[in-house]
Amino acid sequence: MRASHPTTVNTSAVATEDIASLRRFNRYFTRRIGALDDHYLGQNRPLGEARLLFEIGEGGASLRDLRARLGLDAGYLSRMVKALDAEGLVRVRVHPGDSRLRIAELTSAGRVEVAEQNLRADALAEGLLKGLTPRQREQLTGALGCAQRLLRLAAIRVEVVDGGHPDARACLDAYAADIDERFPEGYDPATLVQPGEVSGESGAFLVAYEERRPVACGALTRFDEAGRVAEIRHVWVHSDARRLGLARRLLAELEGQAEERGYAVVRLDTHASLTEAQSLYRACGYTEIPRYNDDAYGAYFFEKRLG
Amino acid sequence: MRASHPTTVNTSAVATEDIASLRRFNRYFTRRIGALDDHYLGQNRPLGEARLLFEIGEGGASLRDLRARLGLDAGYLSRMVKALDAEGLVRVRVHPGDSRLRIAELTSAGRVEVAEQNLRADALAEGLLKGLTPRQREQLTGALGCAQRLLRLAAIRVEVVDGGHPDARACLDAYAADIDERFPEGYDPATLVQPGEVSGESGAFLVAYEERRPVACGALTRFDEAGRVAEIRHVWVHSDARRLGLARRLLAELEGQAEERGYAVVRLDTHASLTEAQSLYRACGYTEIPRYNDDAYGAYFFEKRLG
DNA sequence: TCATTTCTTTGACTACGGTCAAAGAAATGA
DNA sequence: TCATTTCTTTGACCGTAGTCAAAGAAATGA
Repeated sequence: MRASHPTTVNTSAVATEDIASLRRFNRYFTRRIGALDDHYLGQNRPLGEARLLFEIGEGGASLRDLRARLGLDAGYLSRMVKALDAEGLVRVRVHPGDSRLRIAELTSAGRVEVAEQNLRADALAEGLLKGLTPRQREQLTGALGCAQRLLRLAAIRVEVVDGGHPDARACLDAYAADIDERFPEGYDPATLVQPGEVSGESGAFLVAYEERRPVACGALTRFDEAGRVAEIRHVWVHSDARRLGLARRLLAELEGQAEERGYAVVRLDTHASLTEAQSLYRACGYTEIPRYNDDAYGAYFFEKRLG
Repeated sequence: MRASHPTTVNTSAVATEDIASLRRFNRYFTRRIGALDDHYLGQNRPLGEARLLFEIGEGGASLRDLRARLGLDAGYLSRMVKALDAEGLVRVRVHPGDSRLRIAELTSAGRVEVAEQNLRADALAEGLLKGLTPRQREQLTGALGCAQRLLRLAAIRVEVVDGGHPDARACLDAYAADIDERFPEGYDPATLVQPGEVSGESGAFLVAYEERRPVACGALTRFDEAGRVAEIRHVWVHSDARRLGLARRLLAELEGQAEERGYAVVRLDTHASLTEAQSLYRACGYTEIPRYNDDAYGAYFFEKRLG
């Protein structure tokens, strides 16, 4: 489905210099930092177990989650947990709601070991950074932050899904909860689009996935009878995925969907309290127009001519 | 020795935010990119062998070098090379000068496999980057380049070594060869400092090491009888280690050495053709002064008051 | 020249990481 | 209710990575 529509982004060929730069960095980083880190993290504990302890963390985790997060074989994980349990670092109990599931939690001894891991890793990072001036450290932090942001963004895939799909409903629920909290007057979930409005010829629902997890969404619906004007609604980004430039990308993809469906214009409205959204729309080529509906939440109205 | 002198750089405590940022990036990067890369690089070849093939490279390498570069056990390496030889990917021959040494070289089949490795790695990087706009790719390349530059710089250790030490002489030879090429009139190596001038109370010789390899140097000698003025000479950075900010750091460390020895002023001269050097000196607080010697190579003369 | 060092090979051995299949227990859906 | 699915455990197994010690061959230094 996704490949069938010409998106407005991500179409140009990748420069060989960009590829070379990423590979160069990868070689350098994994050899110098990654290897070092792995070696010191565990100290006299196998790496797999050290990672497992870290991943169980303060709150504990179900074996199913750990398997997914670490990408481990069920048998292998089961044995490792058993070994850690025998050492008194981990305690396993049955999930209260579903007794097929098992929850692993750190004992106090386990917590101590994780704390030591953290201290070692901090010391390692500190040793690395102390060769730099404060100004240079700041630069490094900035560069790493920027790189991580872009690498995350690059890994996010936007897909067209059915409006009734569980991922779509989960996004919409999260969206409703988010803005219910932000709007002084609250938000009535009954106002959300219905699955029928965002499917087939007239509309679409987009979900952005980061490593299988839905982290953002946006809806496109028909606005006028003639099918010339579409409305963009429910553009939402999970709090974990903000500041990546994802909203801008979703907007571009929604516009692509609108064009594909023969729309000439897209509209949207936004709440008075969402000031960042307003500047985003302006930056993406939207211009303010008069109120076009009697929506109680809408305070500013925008429009963009496509093509 | 190094810890004994108060350097002008690298003394402040590392901010926890900088440590956290580095660790966050490390976690994300190794999990997402590093692991992926390792998995795809080898395809149906063990990682160790894939890395070995890559490291042997076009020019071949001695087993001793490979052992040092990859940090492998001698027996382990020997066996891997044997296995690759048996597969027809590598050919081993005796070193012409020293028949204890063995040289491993890629056969044409080996070269093909390395080329395939490279293609796969390129494809992986390309797949990663194509989720970004060209503008974002450029940003990523810039951020990774900046981070790599700073990480390299952080790993470089500057040490005081004897002027007669092989590393010192190697640096000076490389320095002489470098500027012999750059100066239109060539360079006479007889002008280089003698070991005695850069030791003890009156002078010092600094070598910067990147992972055990000397990559830069600088000398401090007494200039006047009274011991108030020192001269900085032979500041050289290996071409592989340029643009890291290393010259600036060496200069700062040399000034620290001068202060430690009770000097109040440092001087230096520079050739007309080394224009970058001149702006570096100005940026580091040096001011131009009249010619203070009859050195044929010196065209501009600088001085800095210490303390 | 002879002892020492350097470089490599070989044998023996280990731990870690990982896979696969079978089976049991609990939840789910028809 | 019964078949199916989900989740975990257990047994059996494998390849890779890596270590250690012994020994031989060549170079080096005294």
